[in-house]
Amino acid sequence: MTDQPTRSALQLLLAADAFRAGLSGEFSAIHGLSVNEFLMMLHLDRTEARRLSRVELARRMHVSASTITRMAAPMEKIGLLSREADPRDARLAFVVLTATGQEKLADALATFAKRAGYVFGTGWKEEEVAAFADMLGRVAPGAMPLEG
Amino acid sequence: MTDQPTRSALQLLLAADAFRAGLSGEFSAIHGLSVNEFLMMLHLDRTEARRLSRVELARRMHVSASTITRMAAPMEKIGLLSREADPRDARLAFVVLTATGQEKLADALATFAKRAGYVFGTGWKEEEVAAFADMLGRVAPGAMPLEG
DNA sequence: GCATAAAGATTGCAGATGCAAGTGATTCGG
DNA sequence: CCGAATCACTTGCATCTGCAATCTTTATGC
Repeated sequence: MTDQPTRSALQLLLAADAFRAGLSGEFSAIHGLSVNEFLMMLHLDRTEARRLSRVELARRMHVSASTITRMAAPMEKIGLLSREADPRDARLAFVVLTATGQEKLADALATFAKRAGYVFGTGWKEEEVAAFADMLGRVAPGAMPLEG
Repeated sequence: MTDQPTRSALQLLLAADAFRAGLSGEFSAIHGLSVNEFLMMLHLDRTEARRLSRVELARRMHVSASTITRMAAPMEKIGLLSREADPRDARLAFVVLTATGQEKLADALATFAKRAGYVFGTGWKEEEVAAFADMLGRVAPGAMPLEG
């Protein structure tokens, strides 16, 4: 009744929802961050200059540009992000990860790693986890430039 | 800097976001359904009696009970779901998938399968897709009783 | 049995998000 | 060059969602 690709795609959504749900509570309790705010900082951190234009950030996060505008505002207020203009193109307003933001991200990444370790730590062989990440990378090509 | 479990978990979120984003547009355009409405019907369909209490549905979908209440209301109005009481326990209000809902779900599943096939159809060996689904199942144990 | 605790569901309120419209800046065609 | 189209961003409005409070019903302790 259900073919294998369908099952895999379904499991992908369900597994991600489950993981995200657990993460969400912990993030807001420990760091006062939403998962999307965490991902936003992560995207910025994994760029050469720790900055991205709003539309590019929206594209990478699969959200609308207005969401970026509204997400960034309070994060700028508390110093996690800053806003910077492009000298060549006055339309652009870069979102920049500050040093404070980098620290916050590092803290959040530690929490994230703990949860990831809990999920993939028991019952998974090392090469299985690697193969799994590789397959996920094929599902969303170019989703994130996971540096070495 | 980033360990393998962390990478895998990160890729899981990113891949699911990407897949869900593509699916979301197609679902609302073709079927007038949100991804969550689709998943709600799917969860109901994969139960013995095509019904679930609101709290149980909330637990399986990782959303709050109030979200279930508010999601179900308009879907009942258009005949996709119906509401049923438990004769033993007057507190329970089951959400039931109607015949109309089953048809709608079948249509949506076809769209879903098309997208899943697009993602996993090219460059994936059959046993790879199966292994992938199996690993995802380990990430979210018991997330969905994917019937045979 | 009865008072209390607990569970299921709904509702008020606040926050998050998308779409469409609006503003200002840049690019393009003639 | 100049007007039109395009682009980046923001804002108004509607929708979705969660949390906390509330109501009703059931379970528990004495």
